[in-house]
Amino acid sequence: ASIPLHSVNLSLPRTIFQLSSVSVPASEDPEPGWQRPRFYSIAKPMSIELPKQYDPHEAQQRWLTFWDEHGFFHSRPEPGRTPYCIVIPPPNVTGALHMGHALNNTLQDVLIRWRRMQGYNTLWMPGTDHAGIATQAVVERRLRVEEGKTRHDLGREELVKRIWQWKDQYEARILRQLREMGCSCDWARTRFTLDPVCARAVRVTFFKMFRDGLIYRGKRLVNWDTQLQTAVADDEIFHETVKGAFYTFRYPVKGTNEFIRFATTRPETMLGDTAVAVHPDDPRYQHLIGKTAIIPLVNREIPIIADAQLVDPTLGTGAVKVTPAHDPNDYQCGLRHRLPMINILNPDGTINENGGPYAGLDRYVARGRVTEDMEKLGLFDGREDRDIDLAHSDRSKTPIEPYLSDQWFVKMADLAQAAMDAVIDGRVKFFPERYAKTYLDWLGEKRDWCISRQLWWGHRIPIWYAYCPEAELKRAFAGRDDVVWRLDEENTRWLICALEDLPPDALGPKYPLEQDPDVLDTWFSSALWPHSTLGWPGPALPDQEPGPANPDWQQMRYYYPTSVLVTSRDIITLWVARMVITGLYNVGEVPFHHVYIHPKILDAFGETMSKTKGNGIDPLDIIERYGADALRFGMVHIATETQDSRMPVSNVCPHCGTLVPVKREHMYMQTRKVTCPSCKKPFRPGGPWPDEDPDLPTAKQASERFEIGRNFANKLWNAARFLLMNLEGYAPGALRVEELPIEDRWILSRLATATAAITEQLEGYHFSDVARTIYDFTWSEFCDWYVEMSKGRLRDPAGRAAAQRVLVGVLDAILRLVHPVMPFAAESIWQALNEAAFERGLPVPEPSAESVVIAPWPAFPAAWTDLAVEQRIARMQDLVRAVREVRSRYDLKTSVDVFVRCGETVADDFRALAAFITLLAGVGRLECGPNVQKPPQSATHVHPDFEAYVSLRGLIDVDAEAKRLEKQLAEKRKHLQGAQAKLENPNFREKAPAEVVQQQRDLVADLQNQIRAIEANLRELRQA
RNA sequence: GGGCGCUUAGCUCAGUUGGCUAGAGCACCAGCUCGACACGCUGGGGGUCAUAGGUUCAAGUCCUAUAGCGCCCACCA
Repeated sequence: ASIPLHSVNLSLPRTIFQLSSVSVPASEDPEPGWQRPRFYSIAKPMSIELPKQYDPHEAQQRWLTFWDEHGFFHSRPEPGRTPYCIVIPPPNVTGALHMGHALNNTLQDVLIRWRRMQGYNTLWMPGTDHAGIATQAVVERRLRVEEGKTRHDLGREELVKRIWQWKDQYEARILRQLREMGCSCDWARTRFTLDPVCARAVRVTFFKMFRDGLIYRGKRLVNWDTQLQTAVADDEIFHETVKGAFYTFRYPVKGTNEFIRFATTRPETMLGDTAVAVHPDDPRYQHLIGKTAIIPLVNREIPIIADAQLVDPTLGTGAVKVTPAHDPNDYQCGLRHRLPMINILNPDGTINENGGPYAGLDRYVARGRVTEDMEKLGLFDGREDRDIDLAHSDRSKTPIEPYLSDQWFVKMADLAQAAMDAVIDGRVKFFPERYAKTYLDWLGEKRDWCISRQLWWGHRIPIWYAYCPEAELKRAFAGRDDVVWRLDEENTRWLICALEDLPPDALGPKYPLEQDPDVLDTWFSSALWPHSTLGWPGPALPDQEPGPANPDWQQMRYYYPTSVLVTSRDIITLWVARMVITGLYNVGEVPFHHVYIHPKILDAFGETMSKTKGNGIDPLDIIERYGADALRFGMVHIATETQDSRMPVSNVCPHCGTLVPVKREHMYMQTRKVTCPSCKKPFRPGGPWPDEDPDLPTAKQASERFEIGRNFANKLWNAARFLLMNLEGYAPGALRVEELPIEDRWILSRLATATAAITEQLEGYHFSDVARTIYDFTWSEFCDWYVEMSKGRLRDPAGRAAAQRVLVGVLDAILRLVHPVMPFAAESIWQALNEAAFERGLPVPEPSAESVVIAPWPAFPAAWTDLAVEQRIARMQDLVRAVREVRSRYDLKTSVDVFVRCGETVADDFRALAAFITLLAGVGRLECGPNVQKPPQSATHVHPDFEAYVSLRGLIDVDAEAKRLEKQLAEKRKHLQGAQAKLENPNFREKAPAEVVQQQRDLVADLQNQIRAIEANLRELRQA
């Protein structure tokens, strides 16, 4: 078999491709979708030429296919190899991915690609989340907007069908986005939180918890969304200040002439009052405690109670009406005092039959009516306008009503403690560490977790209700260990939990079963993600240890616990904590060893990006404009320890391409139309528009933050291009580092240092440093200095061979180092290098891996780091920069003569590097040594190790030169003054470490010498 | 109200355990098409490190307070 040429084609001229022989071992791999890596050997070295600019799109297309075909991303358990596993935080299928996802997934891919190169058996598990309420709300909104229908018009089955269609569309889009970003996920394993494998895990977990008494049903106060008619979680609400009022009323106190005054923002809740509370120590109300008040509108008698927790005597009147069914604090108070709880609302927000004459009215209408009626009774003491911070539903944007309803809960006390212990004893470590506090604080509250949602989209609660004698259950489910039952709180109804769905007639026609209509909180299935995606629990029942015969269990045992979870801080409580809980509960082990929390991306105004605000960017826009490598580099560059990062966004004018910065008023879909300041044509700003606009073209978005990555990819490309143009005659061969010339030892020293640093930075999740280190080494050291120095050597037959080997070897290392961050650019160059220099590497060349994806991660001997050599090159760089500065100042186009007065050792060094100095600084004659004299008209540069004179015969501007020297002199004197003052301080000499004091002494001596030298030069200049 | 961060050049950010004259990219100014790269090269200008105290021989770095910004949690009869 042979690989067709086009699969490794590089869009280079055909003729330069001379693949000699290509062979693929016969594949007997049984697993579908997996292909054994292919091997081929490569042709003879020759110089080849790349296009002038890196074309990211071509690279993306080519290498995505190439990687897929080779199955590099697929992982299977291999007992001899250490696994490295990450499960993706599954994106919601509510919509497309945004920048936060781009960041999150880039960082995961960097880790996965790096560890893969290190030889780990890496698995990155991809997938998406059904995102219960969020997805249903999106689809319901569309239904309302486009068809004017509610979910009830459609019915449960039809709505769920519609949501599945939505899911299919967005899941595909999300997976495409991930793929185009270069994420090296094991795509064959892609999961969805509602697919059968995950559903099985949910069912088994629920069953276990119910059986263990950890799941219960009870009446609790929840956040009720009256539009979606469901409970929503605390984290699904937001607070918004609205105009409201503070109403003051009086209730008569029974058997007295007294009244008790109180204030409320929600007068209609008087219908549900079951007490009035005062502070037990409040002298104003001592005599009323224990008496009875009357609610006139419904003629209910309610007690006046003392409650120190509910009442703050310094606020308002000091007396509080208590509505346990419609206020969280009152609810707690109601529990403490065993008050009745009267629910006055229907699910749609109208008053129910408990509201007597007000039944059927909307709650806001009732509010007015109640107030009027109280006024008629003379019990209304006025209202005061006030801004009220009101809870709203995230999904429907309507005000939340606290509402008493039946819900399912998980008891958290023991589960939470186990999860806390795992972090306290270090089985799970947070990076940065401080986030452990968020986790521990939240779990420490041990609040029971409400897991039921009155929705249609999600995992149905596996509970069936029946009214019957228990004997019926025992008979019907005899011998079955997959069905358990318990009586509800009122002891009237059986709650039956089953691993498999029960038919309605399971108990016979006399006792029909009815399944709970609710679904589970979406986080219930997300909480199982690390083990459910790996196949837990397999076909076995929870009590049976599955054993070696179960392949799913074997697989889970291999990859679980996973290595690291990469996520953002806002779901530490919602998700991270719950994964630890269920992991410990189901598997008995933590789900991951590390949790890395990355920063958030903000817009230009410091606000988080969100779809609602419309300040987000589609990663595909960035990929289209700058390339996937640039997107990834930008993301890695941004990922610092502490700091959220601002990302100013621009709209790209669809007519003329001008970048128009996004302003505040463009957000929240407020501005439908923007006029381009350059071409004056209108367009619609890019963003979260729900539909197309046929008349107005929509702008793509851009951000200059990605230019750095695009430029870097191009720089790397061109460095490679230069090399490939100069590889004629390249012959691989071993190098003895200690025998190499100084410039080679320098770049190898720098390379060894950079490589070690990057490895360490990756280990510590210091992503931003990784980007910086690889960028600086590649650009400022390799390209700016080493490549420039190599130009002379490549022309010199004596030096050419070694220079080629070192250049190729260093570039090879750079490609490996950069690959986790910029895989497409790295692969493009890697493949080109494979054509021209298949055997390469330092110090001993080896045949190259067929892809940089599987090339070994580099590591170099610590002995290569040579600080003395680095110092010598740094001195040369100082000399070169000094000469360049003079040339630039005098605008010199021709070469200059340079005279350097220095010690013999330094002079030897400069002589050895003379070729580079003349090349890099444009020097004609270079003289150095202790006896070198300053030429009459020259510019001076004073350095601790030398004095350099640039001859300016006939060109010198004496005044300007003197002025410059004086400025320098002033700076040095000021610095000297500071340094001397420090040294003269006896406390400093005594208390500071000896080496610091010595450093200071050396500095003073240096400065004094330099000042003397500058003074001397100034004198000479003036005399001349 | 509680907690966690942040405030360094016009902009976006680095700055390890306190220790030589605080760095980068972009933007700005000047010059460069010289055979890798104008998505480039060379040189340059630009900062009272939010403010006020304190600790220390020494503070951008540690402590306290203040102001502003962001996020999380709780709460507002």
